[in-house]
Amino acid sequence: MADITVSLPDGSARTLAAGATAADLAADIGAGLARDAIAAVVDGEERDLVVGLPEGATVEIVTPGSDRGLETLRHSTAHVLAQAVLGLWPGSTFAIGPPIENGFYYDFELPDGATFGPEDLEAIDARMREIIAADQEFERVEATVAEALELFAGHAYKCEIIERVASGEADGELVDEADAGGAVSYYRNGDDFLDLCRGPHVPSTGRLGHFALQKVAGAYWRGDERRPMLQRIYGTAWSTAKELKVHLHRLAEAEKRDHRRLAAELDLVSWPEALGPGLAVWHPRGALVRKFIEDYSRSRHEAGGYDFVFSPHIAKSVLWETSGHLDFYADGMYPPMEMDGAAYYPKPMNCPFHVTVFESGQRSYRDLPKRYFELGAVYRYELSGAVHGLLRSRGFTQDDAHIFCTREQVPDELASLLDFTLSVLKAFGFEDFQAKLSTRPAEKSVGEDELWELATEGLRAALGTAGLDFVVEEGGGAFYGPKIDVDVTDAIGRPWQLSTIQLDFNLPERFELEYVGADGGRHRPVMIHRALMGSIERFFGVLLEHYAGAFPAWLAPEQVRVLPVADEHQAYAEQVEARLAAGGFRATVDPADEPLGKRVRSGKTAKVPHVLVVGDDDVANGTVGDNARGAEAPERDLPLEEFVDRLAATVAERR
RNA sequence: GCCCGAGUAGCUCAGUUGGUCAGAGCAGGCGCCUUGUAAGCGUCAGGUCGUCGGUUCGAAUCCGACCUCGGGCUCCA
Repeated sequence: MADITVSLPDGSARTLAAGATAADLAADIGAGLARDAIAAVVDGEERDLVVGLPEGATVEIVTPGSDRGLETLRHSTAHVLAQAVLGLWPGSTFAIGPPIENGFYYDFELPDGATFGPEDLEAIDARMREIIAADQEFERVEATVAEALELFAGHAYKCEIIERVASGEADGELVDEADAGGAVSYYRNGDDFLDLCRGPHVPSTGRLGHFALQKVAGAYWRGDERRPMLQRIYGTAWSTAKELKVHLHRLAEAEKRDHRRLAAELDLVSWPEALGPGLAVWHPRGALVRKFIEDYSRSRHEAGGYDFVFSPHIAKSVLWETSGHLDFYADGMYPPMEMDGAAYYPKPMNCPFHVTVFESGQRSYRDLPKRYFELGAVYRYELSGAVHGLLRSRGFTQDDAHIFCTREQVPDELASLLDFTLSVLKAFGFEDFQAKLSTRPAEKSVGEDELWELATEGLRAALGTAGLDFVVEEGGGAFYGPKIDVDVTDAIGRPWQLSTIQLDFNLPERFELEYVGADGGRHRPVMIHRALMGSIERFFGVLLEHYAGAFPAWLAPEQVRVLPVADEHQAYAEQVEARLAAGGFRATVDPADEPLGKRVRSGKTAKVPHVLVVGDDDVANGTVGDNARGAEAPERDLPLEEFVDRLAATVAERR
């Protein structure tokens, strides 16, 4: 038999005996790779290691260290989860079990509507480890649709998947389970456990094991609330024990940063039951931080060429009919209040009001762009199950602006707007950004082709100028215009979508907005919606988690806490406090009615940036002992004026 | 909205085969201690055990409904 030659990702070639498999190739390259290999990519297609290689193929060996390898590992772990559950619950059936970010899930339906409890997870975990210890081989089998339907008879969800594949309707999410086309594949392992699956899988269950089952949740079959609710088990899986441990540690850290927990501990915000879900009250310390955020936002907008406007919280239905919100957004709106024969709706958005400001007078091209800014409180009827602290509430305040400009001004306006956006976000300590450009939807949309083109290219150019990484979501724009969304990455690597810059070709039409051009004729302006922080409440919540409650000095509600060592130092402590207050700083004195250690601890726990201790030496020399937040040891004998200068510099630099 | 889970003092929690089971720590008040760097000592007060109804001689404990919260599904800022 003739040899075959395959090429590797680095461009090199290898000659192997005819009939060689991907596993043979891995072994030929090296023993280490042979040990690590779990799958292969042959001519761009993910395959099992046991697949025979065709002559001339390009082959990449997949190891658990790569993203693709991890996906395979997680998918196979999900498969073992299903094997365990179906073994432990006779009569149960299963739906889909894909890999997801950091892990996997699998959806089940138990007999008689039974559900999983925490103790069940332990039993399943134990059974999974038995299967893994048995090191069962995964065997791929190809079948016709008819054969597959017979094999999976009694598993209605699997049959539904097979039928969808057969009819060619398979979409992205189903491709995980089976190939589009006439045939399907399934995998067999252990005691004849079968699961419909496109593959690939790791060679055997012994390759798995660094996983943890995490939680049980309800999930609708195919995400459709009209279809049955399945029992979903979530898990996480990694290629090494260390990675698993690091991930679990990261989750614990994230929980410690939970803004709802921090909001309570630091006395910032609460959600009294009497108000209703998704409605918060701001306590003095939280309100102070919020004020600094808003003050900064206002000052930047003032300097950035924005006009400030204000609008009421409610308006008659006619406004929302004209804007189209009652047609397209009614589900998200609070119900109307009837008064004097009219229906008044709480506003879910500020845009129609800003439009009315624009149309309150005749506009010349010389006036444009008009930029109207408002910290506008809006109310949206979020589903009760979706409400989540400050991150998803029913009442929130947008740092909202609407820009009206000529179409010629669009490119420049977008470029400066994106620059402005990033500059403001950076001031709050965010450094990593990721953008998404959403283009014209394939379905119905409004606006001329030429306008879409101009705006989309304007957005793309702005992203290029800003040097921002971005992905394009083709067809992801709203029907009324393209947009850019900007995510920030927080201190522990989580992305948060904050900013949005959105073109709108619809509202100017609906309100028949016009300006007078240089030619004396009437023209329709282009409208841009934009929010930088998105929602002040949400932004505050994100900041709280980003800083783990330790706000930088410029935002901290209490910047300095002065601790007299004993009563006799109280007067000096008050002098220090007064000096700081005179410098515009927020300082308090914690009198000596508790031991010093206790008070230091309290100050640290409250995450005050500077806890100052003053005793005999300080009274004599006009100094302080500074316990800076995060510092290893206190700095003693620091002249008060030097401390003040340093603090002033820190605040000025917004650190 | 739907599914699952949870709700005991301001906070974190203990207490369930139904019968002194209404408790602890922290926080708070009061008193003592006067402190040099992450929890000093004592003492007092606080809860109709989410709400309403049911089962029972008896319910924090069992059942039902509702409310709120959490995790998901869906949608988004």
